[in-house]
Amino acid sequence: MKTLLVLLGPTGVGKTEWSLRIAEELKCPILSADSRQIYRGMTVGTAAPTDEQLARVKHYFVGTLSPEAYYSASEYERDALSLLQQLHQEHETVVMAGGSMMYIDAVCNGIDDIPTIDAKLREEVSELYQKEGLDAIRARLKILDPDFYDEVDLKNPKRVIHALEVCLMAGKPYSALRTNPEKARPFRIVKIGFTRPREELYERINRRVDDMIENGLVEEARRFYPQRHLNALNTVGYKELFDYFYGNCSLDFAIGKIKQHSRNYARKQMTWFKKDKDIRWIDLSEETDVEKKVFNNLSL
RNA sequence: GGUGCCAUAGCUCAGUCGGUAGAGCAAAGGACUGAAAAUCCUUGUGUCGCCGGUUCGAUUCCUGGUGGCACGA
Repeated sequence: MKTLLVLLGPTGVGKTEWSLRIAEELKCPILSADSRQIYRGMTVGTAAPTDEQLARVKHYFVGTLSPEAYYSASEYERDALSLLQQLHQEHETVVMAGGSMMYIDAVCNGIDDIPTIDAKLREEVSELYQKEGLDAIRARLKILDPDFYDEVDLKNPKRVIHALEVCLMAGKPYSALRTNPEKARPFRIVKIGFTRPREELYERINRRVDDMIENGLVEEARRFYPQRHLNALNTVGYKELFDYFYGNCSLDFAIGKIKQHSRNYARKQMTWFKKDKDIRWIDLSEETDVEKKVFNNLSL
């Protein structure tokens, strides 16, 4: 049976190396499920697989997009599914590895069919928000989609703005499009979660940030400084250094913030993953028989 | 040594004209359907530095010593 083996976990847990070993044994490619490693040039700051690692196993969705490009979980769902259809012709099992919760979710469960917001509309709504504030957005949403207005987190600008954009774009209420249909996939999905004790994970994250600095993160970030307003660069490891470049803080302070925000991100990922009862967890701090544990789950 | 100031949450500090205390940051928990490494929400009991005294009651006032800072020489 064709299988998608999803290897997930918080940032810094050790996904990359273990995914490589597993994919090597399975002789299959890896689909990266990482919303930032997909961008070109952001290799150090996102701890993307190195050239050496990329040479070991064929990867997809690593460093393939311009940071200027628009991309989303929906695009990823579409691209990954079509690629999987191809790859499954030659491989019984394909590995998907990453920590972007929503990307993984989009591929495993699908997301609703919603029109893509064109740039012009996005700009108009953004301008309205700048000029008249969130209240103005809320007021319009309340008229166009009272149902969603009642359930949305009204304090979260992104949610409210997006809902309004969709209403305007689709010409119908956002809530009417949020049908959450059961999307069957033509392959089996096995989800393995890598984890470690909190303290150990945090130590690894701190150490990895120091390594990134040593590997030239400051220089990498400096190259992107002119593009700092792009969503792709609204990323832990870059935005803190942009503050430093701008003169808002010292380098040491920025590095400390990168560590802190990376830890926060790892915690947030765990909060999301905890809800998913399909995930079989493997504690990497034990580091014994990891492959065996993974393959056991595969043969169930 | 003398004089003055300070000692309260993990950190920086506020406050209680005597009725056992609260902000920011950190931290933790949570939400999440097309920007998701994004965005947003919730959570503050701590020997109020120590020993005594006054008081019905002291973190608050007083004595003493401890530690820190400043002045001074």
